[in-house]
Amino acid sequence: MIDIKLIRKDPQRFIKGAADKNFNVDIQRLLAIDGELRTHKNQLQKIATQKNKIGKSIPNLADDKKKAALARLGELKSEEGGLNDAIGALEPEFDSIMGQVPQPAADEVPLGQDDTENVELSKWGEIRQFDFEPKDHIQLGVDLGIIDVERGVKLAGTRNYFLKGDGALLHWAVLRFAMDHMLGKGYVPMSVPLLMRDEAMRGTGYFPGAEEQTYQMERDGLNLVGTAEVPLTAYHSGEMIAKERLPFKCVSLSTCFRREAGAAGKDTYGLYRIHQFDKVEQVIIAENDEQASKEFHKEILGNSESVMQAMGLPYRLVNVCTGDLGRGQVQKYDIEAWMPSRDSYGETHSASRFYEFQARRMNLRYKDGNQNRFCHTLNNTVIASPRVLIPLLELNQNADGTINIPQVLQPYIGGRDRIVKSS
RNA sequence: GGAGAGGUGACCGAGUGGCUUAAGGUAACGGUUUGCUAAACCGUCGUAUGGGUAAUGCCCGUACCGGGGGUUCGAAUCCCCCCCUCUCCGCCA
Repeated sequence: MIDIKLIRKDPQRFIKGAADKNFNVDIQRLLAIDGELRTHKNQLQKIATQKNKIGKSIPNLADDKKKAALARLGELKSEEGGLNDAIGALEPEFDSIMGQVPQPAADEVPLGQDDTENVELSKWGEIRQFDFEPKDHIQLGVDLGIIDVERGVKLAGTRNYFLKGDGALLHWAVLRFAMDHMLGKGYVPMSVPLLMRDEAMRGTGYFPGAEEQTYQMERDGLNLVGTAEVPLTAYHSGEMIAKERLPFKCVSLSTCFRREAGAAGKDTYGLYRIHQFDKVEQVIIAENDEQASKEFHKEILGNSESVMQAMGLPYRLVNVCTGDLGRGQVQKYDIEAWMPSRDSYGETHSASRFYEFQARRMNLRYKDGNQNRFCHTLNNTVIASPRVLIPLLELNQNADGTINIPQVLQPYIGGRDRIVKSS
C-alpha cells in the first residue's frame, strides 16, 4: 500500500512507476475519486460540527427554540445522508485502486519488460565441462532410484513427485544445512502455520493478484501459502513493535504450495516447476530507513550466496528489471544456478526489499520517539529444494551415474560422499 | 460440533445514554531530590484525518472503544448482523 499523500504530491512518479512495472492502474481516476471523496468528507465534517453544536445546546433550550433546533437537525441529517451515499458509492473503487498501486522501483533497477531484460551483476564458480555425455536430473534420479515422478503424477497429478532413499535424504540435507547456516547468523528459527487468512495474503501483497496461483480452502476461508514469507512477515502484523526489538530477523523451513496456473506447458519437464516444495526462507523486519534496508538487502543476499558457495554450485547474480518485479518490491536480486540440462542459469533464489509497502498493508509499526512509523520488510530464499537438486545432481554426476556429495552436506547424509544405485 | 464468557489506547484495566476532549495503573519521555546495579515525588504522554500557518510545531474542527448497520437531539454504553479470542464439554495426531 502506498501513502495516498505521496500519490497526491507526485502522481507522475506513481504513473511512471506502474508503467515501468507493467501494472495497469488508473492513477488519474484514483486522484479524481480522492478529490471527490475529500470534498464530500469536508462537507460532512462541517455538518457534523453544526450538529454537535446544536445537539449540545438542546437540553438547555426553551420548548419553541428546541423545536426549531430539532427541525434544523433534521435538515442536516438528510444532507448528511446524501453525502454518505455519495461516499459509499466511491469508496469501494478507491480502496480497490489503492490496493493495486505498485511501489515504484528503486532508481538502480534496470528498465525492462520481462526476465529477458534482467541485468547480470556477477558470476561465481566454474561451469563444469563434461568429458562424457551427462544425464539430466530426472535420468540420474530414475537410474539411481531416488526420484519417482511417475508415481507422483499417478497419485497427485502433473507436477508432483516422490523423492526416495538418498533422494529424500539429499533433499533434507540441503534444507538442514541451510537452516544451520542461518542459525549461526542469529536468525530466530520459526515453525509457522501454512494456512493463512486472506488478511495475511493481502498484507504481504499476494492478494489481490495471486489468487489464481494459490490453493484456496474456500470452506475455511484459508489459503495454502506459496512461501513462508507470508506467515513470517505477517507475524507482527497489526502490532506496535518495541523499537529495541528491531531488526527482527527470522528464518523458517516450510513446505510451499503453488498452483502454477497459467504456466501450462512451461517448464513441464523435471523438478523445476512443481506444485509443492520445501524452502528455507529468511525475513527481516526493520526500522523505516532506506539506507538500512539496502544494507539488510545485501545481508540476506550474502547469506544465500554463501550457502551456494559452500555447496560449490556455480551461479550468477541478477538485478531484476522493472517489468519482472512484483507489485510491492522496490528491488529484487535473483540468484540463478547453472543447470546443465537447461543449458542456462535457472532461478533458485529471490531477494526482495519492500520498504514500507507490506508493513503499511498489514499495519506493522514501531514507535520512534513519539511518532508511529511503519516498518520496512525484506525477504530472501535461503534454499529451495528440490529445485536446487537439479544443479546439485547434474553437476556432481560421474560417468558411472553415481553422484558426488558436496562435503558440507555429507554430515547430513550419514557421512557418505556419494550416492550410488541401491538395490 | 455443543454451551458459556469476552473483544476499550504501546500494555493492563475501569466505565450500562450527555459530567468520557475514556478513570486508574504499567511502560516511555522531561524534571527535582536522595544517592546508586536504583527509588521517591512532580510534569508530559492515544491514533487517523480536514482546515489555518513557513512549519512533522501550534491553533480550530471531525472521526475512532473488534467490523458493519440501527435506535436517539446525543451511543464505548441500547438493538441487529458479522468477525475474532478465551473457557468447559465432545472428538482427535
